[in-house]
Amino acid sequence: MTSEDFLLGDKPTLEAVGALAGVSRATVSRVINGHATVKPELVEAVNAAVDQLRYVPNRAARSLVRRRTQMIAMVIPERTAEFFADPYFAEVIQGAAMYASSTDQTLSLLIESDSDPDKTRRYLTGGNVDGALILSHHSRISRYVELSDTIPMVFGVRPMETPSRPIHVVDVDNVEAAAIATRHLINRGRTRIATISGPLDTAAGIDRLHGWRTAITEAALVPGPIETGTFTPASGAEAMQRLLDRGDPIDAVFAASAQMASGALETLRAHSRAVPDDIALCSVDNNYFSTSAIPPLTTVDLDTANKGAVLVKTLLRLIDGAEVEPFTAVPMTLIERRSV
Amino acid sequence: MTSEDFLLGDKPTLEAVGALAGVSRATVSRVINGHATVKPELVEAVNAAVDQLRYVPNRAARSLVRRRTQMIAMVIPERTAEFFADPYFAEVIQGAAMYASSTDQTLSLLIESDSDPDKTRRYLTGGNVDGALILSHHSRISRYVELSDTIPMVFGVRPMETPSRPIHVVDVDNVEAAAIATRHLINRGRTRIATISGPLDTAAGIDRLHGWRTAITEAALVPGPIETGTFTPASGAEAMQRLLDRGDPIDAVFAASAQMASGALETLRAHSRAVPDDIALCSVDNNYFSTSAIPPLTTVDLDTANKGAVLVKTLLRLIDGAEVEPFTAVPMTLIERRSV
DNA sequence: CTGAAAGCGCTTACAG
DNA sequence: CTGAAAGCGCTTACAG
Repeated sequence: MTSEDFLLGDKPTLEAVGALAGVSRATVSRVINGHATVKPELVEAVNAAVDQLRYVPNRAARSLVRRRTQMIAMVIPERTAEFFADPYFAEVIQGAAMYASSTDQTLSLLIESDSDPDKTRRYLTGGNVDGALILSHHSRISRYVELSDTIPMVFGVRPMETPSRPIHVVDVDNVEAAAIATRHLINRGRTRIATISGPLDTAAGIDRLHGWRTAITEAALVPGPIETGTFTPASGAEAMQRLLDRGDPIDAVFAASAQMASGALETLRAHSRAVPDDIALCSVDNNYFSTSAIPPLTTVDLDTANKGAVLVKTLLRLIDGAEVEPFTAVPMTLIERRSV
Repeated sequence: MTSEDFLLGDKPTLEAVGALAGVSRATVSRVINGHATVKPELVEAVNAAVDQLRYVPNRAARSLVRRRTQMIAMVIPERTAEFFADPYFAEVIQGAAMYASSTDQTLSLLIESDSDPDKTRRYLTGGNVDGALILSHHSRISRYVELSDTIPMVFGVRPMETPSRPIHVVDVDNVEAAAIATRHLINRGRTRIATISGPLDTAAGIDRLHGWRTAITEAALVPGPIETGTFTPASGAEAMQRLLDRGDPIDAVFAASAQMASGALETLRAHSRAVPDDIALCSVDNNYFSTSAIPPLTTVDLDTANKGAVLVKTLLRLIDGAEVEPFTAVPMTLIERRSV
């Protein structure tokens, strides 16, 4: 058998690699999986053969013997278009997919079925995946909490009520994110700071409102008025309008999302209020809403793509049976632009 | 062995189902795969056992013996956030994922790596998937064309230049879509019809411009002015402004995307031009830009989710070795709302 | 029409 | 440190 014989075969097997390298397929397998016990010269020979044959392990065979599907699911709401309209989710998915691709896990999107709500659960518990990432809206989260002891599962948002059993969540510290933004406003000398909060039936909405209040209280200032939006640009524009209608003197606004801040900016422009001169605006989220706003927004970058990666990383640890902390916070940084 | 024994085991196997049903695992396999040769009473017994044990076939084992990965990739650009900002893609993905989930194929997102452009090709040719759906931007498409004879592949857009070998594309007929919208304007008595076209380095941009011109020529009208956008709302607003600046009398505009139409609407509002009374507006795409516009847009619904499903369906036929036509057109319908 | 058996391509005790 | 062998859970010729 010459090396030509291997190059002809469509998909080389372990056997073929072993023959080329002059070892058994057991040894090839050990090298590929990094079992440190193999003699260095054999490792080299095997690696050379792998390169030469462009050997790629057969996932199915590996999966069968390891009794792992090598697949993880990302569960997202059926209303995909609305879901993706928020750049946040696209970024999480990107980060998760990119990280997964550096692994031998495949990330598959599992879209919840509104017509058959149980379908997702059946899929997850039917042995189709090794674990799942839950990005569902808050209303749906509780139904997955109980699956946590059937299949490894990591949540992208903190559930609203205390979960019925220990779960794992990866998220930014929303209280701190809002506090950082608000403190920045305070450091720049603003004293009458209003907020456009997110919806108060979401953890992010509540936490960011809380963070705003915390920073203001720390500084011994009086909290400005509060108006609530739904994280969208239009809701931000309307909330800003209501803030203005109140007539309270304000010199700054903390908006709980960049999308709402971009809407607020339009309202301010319509009322000829200069930003940041008359009113400074600071927000949370760094995406194209923050960069394309006029002026560009000073905001807290949540590094959402990184969050996606950490979600996968955490899930893989869980799948490997490691001890995982209930809450993993992802880091954030303040990005100064021209709205403050 | 009693049925309890099976219920205890975590994941029942074919063997277990066979034992319960009193047949061999070969027979169970035949029933599950619908091989018509099995005696009806055995089929029933097997199905009952499958239900009772909640048997789910092991994908890896099946995949190993069938020499199929049972997995298809959807290739999308790395700039995910921008990609998803266009609701079109989210819808395609939703449609594709939902259809795939009714199959035993898994759809995985393959995000192109900008830093290592060859990574995607290696992945696709490395036996990781049975086939691929390409949603990449036009500039990237050519690099996948040549993979078409290595791995089954279906494209979501028509390539700009004639491909170097036969490929398969699933798309709406963009010429006809634009013609339908423009004819509707004509039927309503409009005679001076301008267009905001898409970018003319995309097939959709060119084809929709072509369709607009076709409808106008058919009706023996004189084509109105043309301004080009990039499919985004902001570009639509600017194009509308240029259209107005030209000063040519126009009584209607065909916008090549709902996003651009929604931008155009803002410009018209700023100039106090009534829609549809002064200027009627008809577009292509039915998504939240069309429904939330003021007034809501009369537009051609491309049924993009269906396109996603047809993409998968077509790819599966290709994978199964069927003869597949080079171009599969997905149907569309005019939705009348209040902008015309 | 149905079953016993081989085999898909890996991993991993078990010997040596 | 390495190889022969068993086995992961299926599908499918091959007999009968």
